[in-house]
Amino acid sequence: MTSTVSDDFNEAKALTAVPHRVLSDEVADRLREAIVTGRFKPGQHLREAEISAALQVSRSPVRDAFAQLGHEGLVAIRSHRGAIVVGLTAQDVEEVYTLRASLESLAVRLAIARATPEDLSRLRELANRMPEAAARLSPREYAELDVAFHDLVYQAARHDRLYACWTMLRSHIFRFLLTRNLVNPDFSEVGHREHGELVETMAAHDTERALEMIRVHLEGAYARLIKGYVEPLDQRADGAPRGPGSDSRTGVDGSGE
Amino acid sequence: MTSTVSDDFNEAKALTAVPHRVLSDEVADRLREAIVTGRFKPGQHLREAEISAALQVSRSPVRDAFAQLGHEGLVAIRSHRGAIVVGLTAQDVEEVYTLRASLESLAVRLAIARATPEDLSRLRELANRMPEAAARLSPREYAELDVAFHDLVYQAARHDRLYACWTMLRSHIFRFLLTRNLVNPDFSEVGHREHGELVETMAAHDTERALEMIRVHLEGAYARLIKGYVEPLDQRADGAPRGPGSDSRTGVDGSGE
DNA sequence: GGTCGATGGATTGTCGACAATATGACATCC
DNA sequence: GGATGTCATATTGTCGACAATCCATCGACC
Repeated sequence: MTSTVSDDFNEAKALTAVPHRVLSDEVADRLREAIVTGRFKPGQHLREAEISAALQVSRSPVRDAFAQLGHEGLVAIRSHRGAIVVGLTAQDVEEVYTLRASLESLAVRLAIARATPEDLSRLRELANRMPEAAARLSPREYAELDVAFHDLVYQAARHDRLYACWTMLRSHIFRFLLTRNLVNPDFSEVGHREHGELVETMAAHDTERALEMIRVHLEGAYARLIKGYVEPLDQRADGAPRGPGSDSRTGVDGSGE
Repeated sequence: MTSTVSDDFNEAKALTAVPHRVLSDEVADRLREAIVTGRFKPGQHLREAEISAALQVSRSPVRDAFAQLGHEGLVAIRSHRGAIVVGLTAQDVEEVYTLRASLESLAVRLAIARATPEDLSRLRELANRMPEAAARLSPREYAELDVAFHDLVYQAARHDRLYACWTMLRSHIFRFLLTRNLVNPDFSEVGHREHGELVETMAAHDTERALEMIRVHLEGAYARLIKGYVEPLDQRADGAPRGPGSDSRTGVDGSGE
């Protein structure tokens, strides 16, 4: 166990790469936390100097963190005008869920073809923890489990760019779930049962049925969200009604030359 | 409400917002240009100091530009190790096109429902310019027209987050097209005819048929790409074979506190 | 009276210097 | 001889100061 031990570990993928965290990652986490939990209200203007003073870091990591959150869609960044927490309008919910339906169909299809036995057992474990979670855990932990399950599906798809797209949606979905669970305490949604069935359908390589299941699952989640959401949406802070159109997108207007 | 002249202009959408460009945008453009045209080879290590000296700007905008390109997927950013130009492996082509098929189906479906007459006429104009372009224009201009057409489709879908996903693909597709057109000079692909037909099908609100057309169109593009691409792929500079998995993705692990 | 132009204050964009970190080569030990 | 520990070097991450820009307010003018 001296010569080839490291090789065994590496090739067996038993170890996962350690994440290199820098200050901007830490700052981004705190800000994301504050946004999804609602401590930072939609419409609120985040000032670099304020945040950097509160967190006792320089403005540079704060700036980088803003950029990260901007790419996740949690804040809108406008030139020379800073970052503004984006809202949770019904249109946002619709955008996120129409896109998610497209992405997750692809993810399920790929995951069926590529998921390893380890992937499947991890998925089963999470699915099994959801029912007890619905009864015993906090709204937050329940939302975390839900998002973690779907995150595993995307990971099992082994498609880096697809996963990057999912990253843009994940924080929003977590925010949606959390807000709904907090507003509507009987959040024992029927959804968690569908997770377990989905795993088994995927394990059985029944692509057709799995696609139909994920479609129904997401449609249901969307419907539940909209139902409990039409009212609590309008708790924004000041009058910043979601900037005009797609102005919020930072100037990523691509290879236009 | 205040019924003034400017409201009329805004509501008619006759004017498009002027893009606020800062230095990092400019730097990102130059770097993207160098990457897609192949002046920066896959595997090449981009040093902040080098670029900032060459462009005579500070390291800050260069750093921001790296982040932008990282989100577009043109470079891989690793902690304390800088940016590396990503490769054009067959797997990359496959990833981009499987994802694109998913996204563009949604885009076409939405565009059929939401496209304005102005959108359609702009699409027609671009589609009409492609045949002559195939004969008279440079490979680059032809690739630009192709990308611009599909970009308009995504814009017509009026879906900010979908458009953001497309942004992650666009540069890659442009790079693919350009490389193929340069390697294979008789690039008068049959694709441009399909653009015109797609527009009319969309204008006729024939969703079913339009979806089938875009599927066939993209499959054809993918096939042509792979055929002319299996060889010229391996022109990378040094041995940096596409970093391990998704290490480049920053730790946006949802809500871990 | 309403529109247009100037000014002040606040906030972001950019810069150059310093500190922290990863990497590869070298020497050392078993 | 092979593996391990140490160190120098190159490169990125962070910082604080300055410059450029935007927004709101106020005053002048038609």
